[in-house]
Amino acid sequence: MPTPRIRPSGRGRTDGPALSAAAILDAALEVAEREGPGALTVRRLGLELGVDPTAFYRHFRDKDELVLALGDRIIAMTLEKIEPVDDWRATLRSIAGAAYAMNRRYPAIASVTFARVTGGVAEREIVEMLLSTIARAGLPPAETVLYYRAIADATLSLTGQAAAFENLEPSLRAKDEAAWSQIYGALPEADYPAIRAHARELAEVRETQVFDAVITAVIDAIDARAAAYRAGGDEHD
Amino acid sequence: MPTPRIRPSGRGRTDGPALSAAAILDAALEVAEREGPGALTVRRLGLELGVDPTAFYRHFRDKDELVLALGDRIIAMTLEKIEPVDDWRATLRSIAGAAYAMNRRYPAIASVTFARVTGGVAEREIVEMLLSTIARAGLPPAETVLYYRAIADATLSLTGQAAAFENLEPSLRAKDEAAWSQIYGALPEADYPAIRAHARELAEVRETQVFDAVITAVIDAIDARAAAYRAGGDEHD
DNA sequence: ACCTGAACACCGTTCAAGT
DNA sequence: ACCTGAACACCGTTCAAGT
Repeated sequence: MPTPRIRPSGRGRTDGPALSAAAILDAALEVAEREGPGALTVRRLGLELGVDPTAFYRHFRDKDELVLALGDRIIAMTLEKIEPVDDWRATLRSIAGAAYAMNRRYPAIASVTFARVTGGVAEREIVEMLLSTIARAGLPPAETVLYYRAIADATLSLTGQAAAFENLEPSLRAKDEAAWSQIYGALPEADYPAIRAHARELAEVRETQVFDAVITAVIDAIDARAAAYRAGGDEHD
Repeated sequence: MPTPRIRPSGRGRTDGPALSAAAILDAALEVAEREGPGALTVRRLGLELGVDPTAFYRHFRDKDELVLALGDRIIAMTLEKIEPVDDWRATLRSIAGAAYAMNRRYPAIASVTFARVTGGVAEREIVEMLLSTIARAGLPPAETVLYYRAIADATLSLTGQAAAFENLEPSLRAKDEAAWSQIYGALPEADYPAIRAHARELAEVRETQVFDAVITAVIDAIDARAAAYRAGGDEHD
């Protein structure tokens, strides 16, 4: 059970501010991972840090600013996990995989940042890395950007979807999870032949397999376009 | 300006219940499209229908039940727009495109249902349609299901992402939108050469192009796998 | 049988007041 | 300069009371 950090009562003004943006970020990241999105409230953060809830507003303009800063922290942690290699395909896989893993570790944050631009330094770095990696495939600028967005948006949106699901109340999540066997496994074969023919497989696919399939499809698409350009730049499929 | 429907004051008991689940769904769909996610509250629905807010609970167990019913309504409207054709690729495109368009029309609902299983009749029908369409490509059951999920999750998650973005307060949306030209267009070329080399293209890509690129990539992946199986069922790349 | 309205336990945020 | 605490305008939901 977490005890709120009580600062020493003898603290004088020489100790500096009781609170800092960095301390709030640390607490927010920890409480979000530990207790989910319901705990990521301004009031709860105050409790966690042993200060009045509204002290928060001296360090962030509003909750959105906090959320974007947290999003950039997640990207920063993602960058630490990436292993750039010679092969651009393997590098793309590493970036997408690292982002997927980190966002799933912090679903409470991922579910609110997956449709946002953080504007932070980590975001700039990962965008630069993705763009320069895709550029190595040899596509013209417009297509490099199109497939950068395809990889980035597919990664962010699929992890956002997984995160939103994980953030559900346990009872709702269990209900949705059971639907594939409960509802879809019991449908009349006359009306739903394809569903019945695939009932077992439907209940068994894993979210990560789906993610891999989509990312692989996009990487293969880049490969195919690059091959077409190598065969002759005027071949627009 | 919408006037709340005031029922005639002379209404007697022969008129039946003042409220019905269908009337609530109609009002919710309309208010969600017209005014966005901030308006999709139990209190607001009561106002819109001219009844006490809590009358809602006589027709739905909780707000989640309403949200799932709305999600199924969107799927039902999507089904009406789909044109099944001979070519399974074109049919998949039609389904994905119709779902994308309908979810973007109701971002307030899409942003909360994109990670859910509605369990409704429309959902079953669209799952059956997708599965039977992909099965026509000639993949074994496990891969049919894998690519069904790839198409379905890519469609839902990308529209969920777009919906979440559209649901932002106008000021936040404008800030995020401007980031590509404001922040990413002004980064030092020494540190961010790839971003600077693609600045214009980054500001110009459209969300629908990205969606098309991802869906096309997945359909091409199905095609490639099907071709491999036609060439000899034992070829697992 | 159905609707009402007070109430509960929450949110994010503002602002005057304290030290 | 920084933190506090009352207050405002909201949420979803419960429950006893009305008709």
